[in-house]
Amino acid sequence: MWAPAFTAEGVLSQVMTTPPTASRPDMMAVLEDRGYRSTAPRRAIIRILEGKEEGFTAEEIGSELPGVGRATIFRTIKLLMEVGVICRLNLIDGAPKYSLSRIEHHHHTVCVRCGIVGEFRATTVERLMRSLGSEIPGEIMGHRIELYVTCDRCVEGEGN
Amino acid sequence: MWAPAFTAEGVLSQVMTTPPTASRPDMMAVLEDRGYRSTAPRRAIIRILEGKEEGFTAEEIGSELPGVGRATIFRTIKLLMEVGVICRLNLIDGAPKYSLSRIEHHHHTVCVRCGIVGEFRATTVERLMRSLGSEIPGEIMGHRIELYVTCDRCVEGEGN
DNA sequence: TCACATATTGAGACAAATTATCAAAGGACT
DNA sequence: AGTCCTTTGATAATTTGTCTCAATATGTGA
Repeated sequence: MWAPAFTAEGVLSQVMTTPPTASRPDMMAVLEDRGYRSTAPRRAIIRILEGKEEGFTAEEIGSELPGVGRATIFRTIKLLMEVGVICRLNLIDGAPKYSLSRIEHHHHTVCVRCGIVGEFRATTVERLMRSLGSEIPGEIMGHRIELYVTCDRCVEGEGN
Repeated sequence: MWAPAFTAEGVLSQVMTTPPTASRPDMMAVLEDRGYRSTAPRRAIIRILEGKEEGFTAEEIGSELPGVGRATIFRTIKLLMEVGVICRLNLIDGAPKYSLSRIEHHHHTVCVRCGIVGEFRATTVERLMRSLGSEIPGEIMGHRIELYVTCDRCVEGEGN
């Protein structure tokens, strides 16, 4: 996984992808640390989220929790985004989806066929940002990268 | 503007930024070339767009053209995106905005203070994608990069 | 220049994704 | 338990588009 950063062929990145089994932060604890209360609806939403491998929609969460108000679903999603444990994806078609953040600073891969979401972090990305910083007017405050891919599973099932 | 790609310090990119004065494609001509008709509403919308330095919203365009139907605003924006002369921005807060495309394949810088939109293209970005391609499962179909910056003008007026 | 086939428009209904309001209920802390 | 402040649910309202369809405007060939 760790390759030299420079080779005759060009720049190789130190890419780290997150396996689906990677440990996740205790979302409720993160909220409590920020002074937010541990309520039944929040815990319920978080419990659902913990089982999610792929990106999810607010609608989807809502339908799994009929007892919880729609507004609360959106409020909680927003809250979790603010504290950084989930993030909004930008799908090509603009469909709003969210995904868990398992590694702090990361970027997403989204399969253009099945929609499965992956995360990666690469030292080359950060190096790129630093080098762009000197070329671009202004001060870089943040960045976002989305890779649109066809995932392995979809490549294999190509003939359909 | 063209720097060697590798130095002792690391990777320097061949960055190209688009100055605000860069020539823009004749948007109406682009549409006509694709077989779309030159209509009064389309020309009006395009005339408004031509003056835009910052990202704009559909709403904003609509309010500057009370005579043009809302559906037409959205239809024309969609059309201009399809032919590639404008593109949708992904702001940090998710607010939907659009911006003119002045160079073909490019990425955006968006000032987090004043919202002014810049474009850049960098060979390092493309090289990055190629190198990520070998590390990431699946096949990369496309990518999108957004840099959130504080622009020079806003950095200078810091004390406010 | 006229006529015609077709593309385009505007109005307004419809849809999806959020956000705002506000009274009622629920936590945290004493 | 009491109090204070947060959070919730129901629902209305907003935002951002898309769809339908009759009326109108364009481009083109005669």
